[in-house]
This record gives sequence, structure tokens and C-alpha cells, in this order.
Amino acid sequence: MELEEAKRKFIESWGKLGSEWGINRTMAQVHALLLISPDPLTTEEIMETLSISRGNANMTLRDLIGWGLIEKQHKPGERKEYFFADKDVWNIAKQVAKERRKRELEPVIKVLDELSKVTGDASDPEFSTFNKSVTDINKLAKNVDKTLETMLGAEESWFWGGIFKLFK
Amino acid sequence: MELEEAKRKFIESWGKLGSEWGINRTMAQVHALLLISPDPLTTEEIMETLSISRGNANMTLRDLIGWGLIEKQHKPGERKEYFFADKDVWNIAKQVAKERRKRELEPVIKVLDELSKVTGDASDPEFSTFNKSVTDINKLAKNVDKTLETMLGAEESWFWGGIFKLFK
DNA sequence: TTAAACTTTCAAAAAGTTTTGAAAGTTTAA
DNA sequence: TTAAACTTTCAAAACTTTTTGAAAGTTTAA
Repeated sequence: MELEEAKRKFIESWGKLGSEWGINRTMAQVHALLLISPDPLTTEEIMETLSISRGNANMTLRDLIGWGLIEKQHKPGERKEYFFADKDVWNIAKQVAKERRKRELEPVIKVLDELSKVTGDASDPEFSTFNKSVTDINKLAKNVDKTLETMLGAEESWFWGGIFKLFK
Repeated sequence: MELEEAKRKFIESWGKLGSEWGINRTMAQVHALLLISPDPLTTEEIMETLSISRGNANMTLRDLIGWGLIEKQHKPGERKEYFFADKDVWNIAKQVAKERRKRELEPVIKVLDELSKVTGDASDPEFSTFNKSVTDINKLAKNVDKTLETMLGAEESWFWGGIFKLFK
């Protein structure tokens, strides 16, 4: 396979994976493009390469900055803004985990905490089934949350040494 | 909060979380409904409770069976099919992880393996940046894959004992 | 100042996804 | 067999999300 074709394929696959995991396709594609670019790119270049509009490029770049996945860079003497991606996949994974935890897991835990407080007649199957499922899910969610917190906090814990020893 | 309101809220929240993670809202809601139902429900009852059409209910139930999250049950002397959800949250998490691994992670690894094979001039920044990102992501993906395999295979490994000791 | 170079906004359009519901198909009991 | 009871299908409609592009806004150098 030729390099240009491989690049296209990489961008396409990354976009598809993103959309399957609830991240919009364009955002994942822009991220992929920056991941394989040795140098920072301008909005113009990104628009061109991916055939997307100015508005879309701008919004997507802002979102990616919001996710902590890319950064702006200014070149001395130039007005244009350049964008580049952090290339450390471990940082990327951490950043995504961190954001999803904050944006999605935390609000759900808040609701589950409320729902866990609902009281009722323990001999009523309607109540006890509801209560068991809610408290079980709440426990799991809180454990995942705590585990993530630990994982994301500790740079090189026993945990990472154990799980990802083949990788780092 | 009253039980009926709490049930509604649980179904709504589960649906929202599902859609954020790439699972269709109705599917997550039907799953939530069955999770808090002490008894199996018919298609009719599900349609009614969630105000969805017959077609939608049928498709969604089939999908949920495909994900291994719910099962059909037949009551002796009755023609209708009843549906019920596995209530063990640990099984649910395992099942979802298993399916996503198969449906999404595996195809991506296949593409990454191919892209890793692309050869080029190591002194060309275009090639070396592409190559580094692809091989790094490939390594991470394979590690996640292996880790999931281990986790999902071993019922009560050191891993779960360690990570989820507060939960089980 | 001014105007060129660039970035941001947002309403409307396009694209993508989900849902509907009526019709077709299947199964069962008699 | 038949027909009632139930399940499945799928094209069209509704809804949701994403994208566009032109206009407005901002910054900078002279």
C-alpha cells in the first residue's frame, strides 16, 4: 500500500471508530489528520485535505481543543493559526477517559445517587427489583469512577505497570 | 421521590447515557425497563409503557437479544413471548464489553495491522510520523484487546479481585 | 485610523438515524 | 384445513445531528 492511500485509510477508519463511540466523525477525522502530520496545519489546509467547510473546520477544531486533544500554535511573523495534535497515544487515551468521565459518568452517578434514596416497601417486588438494579448499577458506576480517578491520577502506578507492561 | 417517577427517571437517564455511548436511545430504554421489572414483559406491555410502535419494539428487542442482554421466555399455555433482562450488572458490563470488542475493536485492529505494514523512507517526516502514530495506536489497541480478553475470560482473576474489590 | 487577513457565528440545508404502522408472514389449536 | 393470535418486515415519515457558507466580528500592521 502506498503512503497517501494509507493516510486516507487511517483517517477514514479513525472517523468510523469515533462515530461508533459517540464522537462525531469529522472531529475524529481532523484528529487523525493532525496525528499523522509532522507539522502543524492551518484551518485552510485541514478544510482542503478533508473537503469540509470553514465553519465545520472551525467548530471541530474548537471542540478538539476543548477535549484537550490538539493545541493552537502561532508561527512568528504569521497571522494564521496552526494546529497540532499531541502524538502520545497514552496521553490521548487519558484525555478522552478524563473528559468522558466528567461529561457523562459524573452526571449519571448524580442521578443514581438520587434514585438510590427512593424508599419503599421491601416486600413489594416492584420496589425491590427497582432498588436492587439501581443500587447495583450505582455501585458499579462508582467503582468505575474511582478506578478511573486512580488510573488517571497516578502516572506510573502498579496498575499500569501490570496491565500495560507490554505497551509502555 | 415516588417510585413511579423514579422509574421514569431511571429509564430516561439510561437512555441518555446509551445514546452518548453510541447505543440507540430506545434500546437502552427498553433495557432499563426490563432491568427494573420483576416479571418478564410482553412486546405489548413494552410498547405501551414506553409509547413506541410495534415495529420499533420488535427490532429493539431483537437487537437486545443479539447483544445478549435480554432473553425470551415462554409461559406455559400462552402464545405470547415474554422478555426479561439479566439483572446481574457484572454480566451486563461483560456482555457489552465483549460485543463492542468483537464489533468495533477487532475490525480496527485489522486495519491498523495492514497500515503498520506500509513501508517507506524513515528519513521522510511524512512517513515516519504516520508510521509512529499508527504503530503506537496499534500497540495500544492490541493491549486493550488482550486485557479485555483476559478480563472477560477469567471469572474471578487477581485482576477483578484487585480492581473491583469494593464492588463484588 | 484603515483595510487586509484571518476567525467566529448561526440559520438554513443536507445528511444520517430512528420510528412508524400497515401489510405480510408465521405458528398454533381446534 | 382454518382462523385467530401473534411476530416480522420495510418503505416512508419524523426526528436528530452535522455541515454549509455567507455575514459579522476581530486582530494586526502600516
